[in-house]
Amino acid sequence: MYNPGHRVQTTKKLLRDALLTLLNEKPLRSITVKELCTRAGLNRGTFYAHYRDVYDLMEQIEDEMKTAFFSALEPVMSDAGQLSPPKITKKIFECIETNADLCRVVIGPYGDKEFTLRLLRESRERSIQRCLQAFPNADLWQLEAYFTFVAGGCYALMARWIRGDMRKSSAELADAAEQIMEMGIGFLQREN
Amino acid sequence: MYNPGHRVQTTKKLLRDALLTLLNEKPLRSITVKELCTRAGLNRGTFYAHYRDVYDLMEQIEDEMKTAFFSALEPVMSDAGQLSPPKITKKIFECIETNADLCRVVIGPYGDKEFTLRLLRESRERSIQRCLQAFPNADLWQLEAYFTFVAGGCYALMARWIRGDMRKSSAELADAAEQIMEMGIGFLQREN
DNA sequence: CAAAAAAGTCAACACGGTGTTGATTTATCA
DNA sequence: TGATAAATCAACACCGTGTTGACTTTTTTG
Repeated sequence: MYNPGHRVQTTKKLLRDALLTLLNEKPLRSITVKELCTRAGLNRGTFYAHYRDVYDLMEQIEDEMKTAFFSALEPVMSDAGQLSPPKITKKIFECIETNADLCRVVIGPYGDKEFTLRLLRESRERSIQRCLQAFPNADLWQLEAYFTFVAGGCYALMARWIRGDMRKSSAELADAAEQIMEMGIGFLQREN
Repeated sequence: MYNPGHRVQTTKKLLRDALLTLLNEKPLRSITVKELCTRAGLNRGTFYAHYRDVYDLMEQIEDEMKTAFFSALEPVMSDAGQLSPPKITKKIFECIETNADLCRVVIGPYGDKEFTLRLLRESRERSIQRCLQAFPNADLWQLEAYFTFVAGGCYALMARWIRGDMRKSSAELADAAEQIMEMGIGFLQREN
């Protein structure tokens, strides 16, 4: 009959790009469908053929990003035998660095909070699963507390980095995160 | 002439309470001024006499909360000589616990992201200042990294706690946070 | 207490974005 | 080329917005 024609894909990409551009100028809440379509050079009716509203579009963009993020990480997660936290951390920060433009939008103050929460939850759960495979009799509550804390910490560090000047390299950041996770405040007494 | 009469304060409180109630049902973005005023039993014109829009109201609520939060902490910050991190952490978690209803709204998925960021930034800066007083020649970048991480971690832990069942006491949470901050992953090997 | 000032009520207004419709044109596939 | 999907366009009613001016109620002050 009809193959998922790539005309609709072009249209969607136009809308996606237009939204990400607009998000550099104003918060999501003050972006209208009308404005978005003008920017994308599309008819307003076309928008409603694909999305319910601006938030629906944003949600779909985020879902794509989440998928891309975790699939970029997949090789590293399986590759390095079962446990090599430092490499994973480095890879994550690299992934953020290469997609800095996108991340700046979603992580920034105008980005959606629920997306952040979903991302953190998924990261935490994956880490816990990995850890449980290595130490099956670990205390579950402790694991939850630790990885909740640590995921939140990494996120805060990344967010500040990506919203700041990014003078440090992703490897340096990953190093710092890794050491804080491992030795806590002992991180402050290290040599640099 | 005229004292900042407490009639306006009553009105503001009505609006404030109505908004917080509505925030338990739907995200801020889909709360209208009309709806808000109906809930508060006020005329719509009255709203505009005090606030620009719903976001303006929310911002003011958050500012009040931030002030309340830090002023509740002030005695602890100055009291305990110069350094007693465990006590401070405990006090913070207590503060969250007693204001759980409010915190659930702001910290929750419908809460404003910028508020979280402002709160974290302020916490981080205060901690760094305190630390610099004790160790004036510490590495500034390391301090920033550590306290960014740690503030984000505490926040994530609190958020999960407050949005979950809160089965643990605030003291237990503070304990866990304190230990993770101090010894990192060593936290997982402790006895409970 | 009474006059003055401030705060809240109410109705009405133009404005703009929303979401949907049906008819038409344009692009894509087989 | 013919059939079908996709995008365009104009038009529509709907609803929340933000502001106005005249009026009523509350609060403060002398």
